[in-house]
Amino acid sequence: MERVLIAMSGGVDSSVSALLVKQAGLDAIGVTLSLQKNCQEELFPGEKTCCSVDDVNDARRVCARLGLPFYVFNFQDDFQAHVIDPFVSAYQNGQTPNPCIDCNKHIKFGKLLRRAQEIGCTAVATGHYARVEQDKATGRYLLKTGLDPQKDQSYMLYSLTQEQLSRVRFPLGSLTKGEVRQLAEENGLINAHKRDSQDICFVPDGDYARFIEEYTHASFPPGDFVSPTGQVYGRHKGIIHYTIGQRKGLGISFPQPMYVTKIDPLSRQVTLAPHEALFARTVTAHTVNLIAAASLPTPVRAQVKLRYRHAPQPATVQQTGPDQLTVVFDEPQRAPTPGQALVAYDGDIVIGGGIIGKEGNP
RNA sequence: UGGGCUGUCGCCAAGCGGUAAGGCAACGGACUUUGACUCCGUCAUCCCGUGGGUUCGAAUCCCGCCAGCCCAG
Repeated sequence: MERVLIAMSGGVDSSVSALLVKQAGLDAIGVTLSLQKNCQEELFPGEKTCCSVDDVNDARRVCARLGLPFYVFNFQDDFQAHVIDPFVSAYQNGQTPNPCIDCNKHIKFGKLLRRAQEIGCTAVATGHYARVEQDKATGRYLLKTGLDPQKDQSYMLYSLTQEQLSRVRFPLGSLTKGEVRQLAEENGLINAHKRDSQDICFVPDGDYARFIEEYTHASFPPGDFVSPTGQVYGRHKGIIHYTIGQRKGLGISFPQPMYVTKIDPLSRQVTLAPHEALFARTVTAHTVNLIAAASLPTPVRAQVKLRYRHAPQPATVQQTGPDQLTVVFDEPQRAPTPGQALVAYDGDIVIGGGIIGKEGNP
């Protein structure tokens, strides 16, 4: 019988995931990851981090109700090395990271999956809204969107390899959020009505710039707001406070709304321009992972997302190197942002994705 | 010091005698398993540089003063 390790955050989704694994009659154990050091609680007193004591207890109680063994794994060092440190570095380099993607790649489906196998589990189940299917023709494992369009999280999973996909279970892939909550309620799970998580889990108050400053014990010096031609508009608070496409929080007024269009970590210049200046048709990606095929010998038509909450846009995707993609959108897209992920779809199938690189407009 | 112009929310800016538009910024909320974007709401209670005057009634007209800008010299 398949033995499954269920990664449980303490939230409804992973709890229902555990419920479904249990109901399928599989041999299962529940595990919550301890990802943050104690200092986090000092940094955010009163705030609930994603692996707070409360959350761990919720996961523990769900497991107790389901009759599953429950463990807590301490992955703090790995989380810091593979998620937090790269997150901080990216901002220091003027980029905008997506830590959830790194966490999936290195922690949940990296370290945790390996650990699961070490203790005799053949698979890891999570509460992600996505589906995995094996392509009968090619034998490849396909990553597909979750059936609930409002909750689909396939974007966050584009970096999974064939090996990882073969050992991943997403019991919620064909359910809607409403159905999940209903299942939780029907089965008496204590977190049936628990609020969805949001924000970066290790920055629960959303003030990631402050987090970076306190985490690094460094200060990030102010610089100039400039026009695309280099005219100085004023001073900014330090480049880690900004991201491409940002409008709010600039603290500087113009006749029209102005947006960040470029961040130069060396000169510390943050370029501001009107909305129209944000659009680009061509975007490139590095650190590419392809799922639906091992490579793309010829350009393919696809629908591409530039950010998690972005309606897929028609585009042509070309592999320009073993690790690189160039995407040309049919219509110019708003604010492609270096550091964010680009994910290409063929309908509900994830073709692959990568990290958006630095370049200017088309 | 002569001549001209200007002074309305943190910034820009409508208003031209009838009881203070709008934009930017800011703040609050919604949305959201990343950052953004977006959306909704709040934002000049007597006060429209200031002191008088005219008028039923003025930010809007008149006078003085103050401040800033431009031109002169």
